[in-house]
Amino acid sequence: MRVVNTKGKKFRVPDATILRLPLYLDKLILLQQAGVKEVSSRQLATSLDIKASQLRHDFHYFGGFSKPGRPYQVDKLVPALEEIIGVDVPVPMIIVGAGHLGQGLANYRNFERLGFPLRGIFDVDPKLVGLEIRGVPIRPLSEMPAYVQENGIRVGVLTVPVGVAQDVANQMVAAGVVGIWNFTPTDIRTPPQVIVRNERLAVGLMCLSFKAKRVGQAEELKQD
Amino acid sequence: MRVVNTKGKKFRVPDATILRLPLYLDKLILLQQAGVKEVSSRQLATSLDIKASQLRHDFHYFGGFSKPGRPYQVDKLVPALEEIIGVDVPVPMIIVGAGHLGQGLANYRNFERLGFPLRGIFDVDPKLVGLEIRGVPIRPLSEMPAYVQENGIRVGVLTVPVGVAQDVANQMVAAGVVGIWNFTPTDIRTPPQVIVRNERLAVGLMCLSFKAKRVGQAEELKQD
DNA sequence: TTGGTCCTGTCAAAGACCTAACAAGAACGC
DNA sequence: GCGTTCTTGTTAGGTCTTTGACAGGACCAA
Repeated sequence: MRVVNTKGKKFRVPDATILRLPLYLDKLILLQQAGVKEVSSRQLATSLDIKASQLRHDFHYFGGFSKPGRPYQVDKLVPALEEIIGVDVPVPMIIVGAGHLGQGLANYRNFERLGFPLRGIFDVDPKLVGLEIRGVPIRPLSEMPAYVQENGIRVGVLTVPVGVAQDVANQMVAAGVVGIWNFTPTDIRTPPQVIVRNERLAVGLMCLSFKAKRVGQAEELKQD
Repeated sequence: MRVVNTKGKKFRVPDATILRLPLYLDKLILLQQAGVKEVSSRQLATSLDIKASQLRHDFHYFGGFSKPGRPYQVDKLVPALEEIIGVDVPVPMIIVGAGHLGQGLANYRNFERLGFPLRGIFDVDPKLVGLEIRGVPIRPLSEMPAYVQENGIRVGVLTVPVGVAQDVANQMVAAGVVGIWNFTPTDIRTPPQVIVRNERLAVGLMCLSFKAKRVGQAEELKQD
C-alpha cells in the first residue's frame, strides 16, 4: 500500500503501520474529548504500549505532523489522521444478515462515533424484515442492490450464514460496495478493487487459549 | 512465547506463527468433516492464501507433523494442533456483560464447535437477569466470582461498558480467570499471568476504510 | 545570552519474519 | 531396478519491521 506524503515523496506504508493508525486516532479522539491540546510522541506511545520511536517512524511515512521541538497538536493531528484513514467524510455502511451477530454489531454505537454511520440492515427472513434497530429498519435482502446504488453505500458488513456468504458478497460487489467486512468463517472471492477484511472471531479466542495454556511454563523456558 | 518441540529442541515461536495456528486448525476441521484424509502443505497453504514454505516453517517449530515424502494426515494433524493451541480439552467460557454485543457473541455457535463451551452469562441489569440465551441463563454479576471458582472457568469475555471494564476485569482475575477477551475499547491492566486479548472491532473497520480509499490510486503508484 | 530540557524528524543498525531452494524419503509406473 | 513425480524437513538468504541514536528546533529560566 503506497501513498504520497506531504513532502511529495512516495513511500510504501507497511501493513504493520496501517494497523496502528486506527489505534492512534482512537486514542487521540479520547484525548480531544478530554480537552487535551498537545501530546508528545512519548506520551501517546506509552499509553498504547509501544515505543515512541515507532510512533514517530509511522508518522514519518506521511511527512510528519509537527516540527522538531514542538509536540503534536491534538486538534491538528485528529483531522490529519482521519483524512489518511479515510473517515474524514462519513463512510455509510450496511449490515447484511440480521442474525444475532448482525444485530449485535448494529447496536454497537462506537462505529458511528468513528465515522461509519449505519444506513441499512438486510435479511431474507420475513420475520426479521420490518423490525428496527436503533431506528434503522431491517429490509428484505432483495432490496439491497438498489439501496446500495441509490445511497452510495461504500462498506458492507457480512454476517450471513456461511453457505450463502459468497453469493451475497457477489451481490454486494455488483451493487458497488468497495469494502466488505467479512464475519463469516469462510473466505470470499472478490475482484481486486474490492477490499475484504476477514474478522475471524474464533482466531482471537484460540490465540488467547494458546497463550493462557503456557503461562507458568513460559517462566521456566525463559531462563535459558 | 517458547515451546519445546517433539524432538526436544527449544524454540521461540513467533507471534505471527501463533496467529496462523488457529487458521490451520479451522481449515483442517473443515477438511476432516468433508472426509478428506490427506492434505499437502501446498494444498493447505494455497487455500489459506499463504506460501507452502511458510506453513512448513510454522509446523517446523513443533517438530513437524509428517515425514519427507508423505503429505499430512488430517486425522493426526487435527488433534496435534488442538493440543498445541490448547483446545484438546474444552475450555469453559463465560460472557460478562449481556448487552447487545454480549448477546450476539453468546449466540455465535462457532465457539462451541472449536472447544469453547459457554457456561455462563452475567450482567448487573435486573431486566436481563433470568433471560436465557441458547439454554444459558443470564445471572447477576455479583454471582460471577463464586461461579468462576466453582466451575473452573478459564476464559472470560468482557463486553461491559467502558467505564466499569477495569473493575469487572479485576473481579474476574481475582476469581481465577486466566484469559480475558476484551471487547471494550479500552486497555485493561492485569497481572502478567493473566493473558488479555483486545478485540478492537473499530480498528478492523478503519483498516478497511484506509485501503478502500486507495483502490485505483494504488495502481498508478505501483508502477514506479 | 547561555545552558538546560523537551521535543521531532531522520537514518542506520538490529531484530523478526518470510521465502526460495534443496536434500532426502515415499509412491508409482515401467 | 530405475526414473519420475510427488512429498516434507531444514537452512540460508532476503525482506520487512522495530529500535536506538542523534542532529537540530523550540521553549524556559537564570
